[in-house]
Amino acid sequence: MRLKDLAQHLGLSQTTVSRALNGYPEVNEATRRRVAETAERLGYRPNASALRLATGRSSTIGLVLRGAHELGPHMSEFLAGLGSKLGEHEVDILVTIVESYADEVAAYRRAASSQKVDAVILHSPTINDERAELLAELKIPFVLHGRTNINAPVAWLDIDNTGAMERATGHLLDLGHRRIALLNGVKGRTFAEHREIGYLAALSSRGVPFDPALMSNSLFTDEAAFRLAQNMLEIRPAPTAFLAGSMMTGLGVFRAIRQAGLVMGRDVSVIAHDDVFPYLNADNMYPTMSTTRSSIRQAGVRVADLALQVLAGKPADQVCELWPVELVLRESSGPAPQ
Amino acid sequence: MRLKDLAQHLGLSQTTVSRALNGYPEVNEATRRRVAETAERLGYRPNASALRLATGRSSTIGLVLRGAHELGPHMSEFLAGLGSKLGEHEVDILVTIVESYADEVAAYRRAASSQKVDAVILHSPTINDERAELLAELKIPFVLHGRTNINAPVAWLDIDNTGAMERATGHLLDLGHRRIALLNGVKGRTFAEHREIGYLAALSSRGVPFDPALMSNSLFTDEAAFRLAQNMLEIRPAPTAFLAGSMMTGLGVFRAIRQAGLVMGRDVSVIAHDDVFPYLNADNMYPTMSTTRSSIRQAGVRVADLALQVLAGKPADQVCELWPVELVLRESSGPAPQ
DNA sequence: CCGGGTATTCAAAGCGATTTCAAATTTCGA
DNA sequence: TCGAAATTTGAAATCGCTTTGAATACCCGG
Repeated sequence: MRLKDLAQHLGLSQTTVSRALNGYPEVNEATRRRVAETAERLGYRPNASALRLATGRSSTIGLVLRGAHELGPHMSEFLAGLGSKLGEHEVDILVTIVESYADEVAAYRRAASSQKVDAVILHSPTINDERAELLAELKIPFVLHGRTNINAPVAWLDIDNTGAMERATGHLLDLGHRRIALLNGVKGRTFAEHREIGYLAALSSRGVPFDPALMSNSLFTDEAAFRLAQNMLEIRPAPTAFLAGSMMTGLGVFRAIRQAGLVMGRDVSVIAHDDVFPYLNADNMYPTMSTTRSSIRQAGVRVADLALQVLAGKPADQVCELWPVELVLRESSGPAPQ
Repeated sequence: MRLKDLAQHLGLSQTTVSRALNGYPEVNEATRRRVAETAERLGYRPNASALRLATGRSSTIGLVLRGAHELGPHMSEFLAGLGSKLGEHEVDILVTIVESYADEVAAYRRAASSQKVDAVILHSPTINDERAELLAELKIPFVLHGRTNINAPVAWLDIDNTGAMERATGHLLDLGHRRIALLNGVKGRTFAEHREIGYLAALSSRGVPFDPALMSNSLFTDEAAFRLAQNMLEIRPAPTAFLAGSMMTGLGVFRAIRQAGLVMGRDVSVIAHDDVFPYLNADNMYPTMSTTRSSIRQAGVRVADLALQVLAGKPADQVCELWPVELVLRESSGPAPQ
């Protein structure tokens, strides 16, 4: 069913039918209703390619993922949020899976020249993200989930990682902990750097020395965290508290503590960052987990909003949001032992 | 940079340039080289919309996900596999996030009439999957990850859930276990039904009675599994073995067993199904986890292959694969106590 | 009953590629 | 050297939609 067929069926020209369906004012109200009703009844939908060619807009937003690392639970949740909002606005998500950084760059170049997407969502940025620079240079509109320091104006949404970590670390210090371990994300990522800054700021403001042995950088997996925590627990004097970068990391730390025959919340405190996974609830753990909390799915929803704003023509440098992070105390954190 | 510009630049007609780039035989080899070189140098890429309109093919495969449940770790892995293979062939993935079943059906209808995608990947099917029937009816080519019983011919790839569960259950029975709990997936899903069949078959072949209290259906989350296992461990006589539907489920069972003061592999055995998540390695658990194993990422890769075959015109009923599942024994399973 | 808006409708020209069909050029055997 | 076949190129139609610019129908005061 093409527009032509529909028009023929109605005894109208393509022009009128097109206008009627797209809400142009210069079409008779009665005609509009008749067209709408018939289109509905016949299940007419414009051919996406033709529409895109004619309008120059693809109503599609691109998302490039490095398959190996990035497609984990965090991205799933973010994607769920992103997609639900974009879906409401009939904007599609084009996902490209790449192996390497070089592939990722190539993917953006292709996207630019083939005009498949109107905009791109960028995520997990580094401090000086070259991808962001490339996108700016290619003039592909984009929204960054996170932050980066480049010259071009950037639309972004981030959470206050520094503030969150400073609060959490400060809280543990106030409880008397002096040996606090930080299981941070991989080096170079902005969020990890921000967290480190918050951690160090809290330590130094209380005059507590920083011990590099108590800080690590790794992927946020149960497994990596388990091993790192296990090693750290053997350091003397041992840490009495852990800051875990994610809920998976938190679970790994839990296991390591239990494995070491220690009791959580008493011998060792843990505060984990909670991105709010529907299947991993801090309240249902044993003990319940103290967390810094910020819904990554909500962030996805909002990033979609921002992307729509950017597409609507809002200047990138006027589109940015920094979200505060809650500190939710539960059983896994308590006063330092003795 | 349009084809027209490139042609002008070369002093050739669009026709010749188009042919040169698309490898048609009737173009002079020298001309072809010159065109290819210039196109490369100028970074020409055909406009995707125009190309799609002209050819009628979109080189895009659709994936509809219900945001709430389906977008978990399993889908991430599957998507990673799918995307890596499709990417090699320059086929895009169009992801649509929906809330409800009704939305999902609507999404397929839209896809059909707007011709955004050439084919669709269907997953998590039920025994008589209506979505598959709809797609067949709409004549949208599709590949099913899993199986279903509908009349139309269906291209599919599935793992041998029945065989895997029969083997695992049989193994535990051979070790003397008589009270074996099954933490299965949600009711109605084909894979869950298949696993139940395998479980029951193994029990009945050994003359061991089936106790409905030892079988549950739930999402594959750490949390749900923890609670279900905790409840089951209070039944008397208590189960001495658990079959966990996924690694997350396995972790939940681990926690419940430890919480009950029991020792894994001695008091209670566990065998979990391992979809091979890069961040959740059965060998790195305490104790190491016995598993039935099949890589869901590999399945994604292969499903992509099948989709390409279907698009190339291979009849759907000639495209199907059933993958065997390995049983890998580690420390979490052992002889029944006493 | 006529002229000048205003409301509606339509024919045709894009959008940027592919592809059909015809034309121009080259090749080659007699 | 000539003419037929093979090679190589190009003009124009096509895909299905939007949008411009022109045409027609309608309304109303004078």
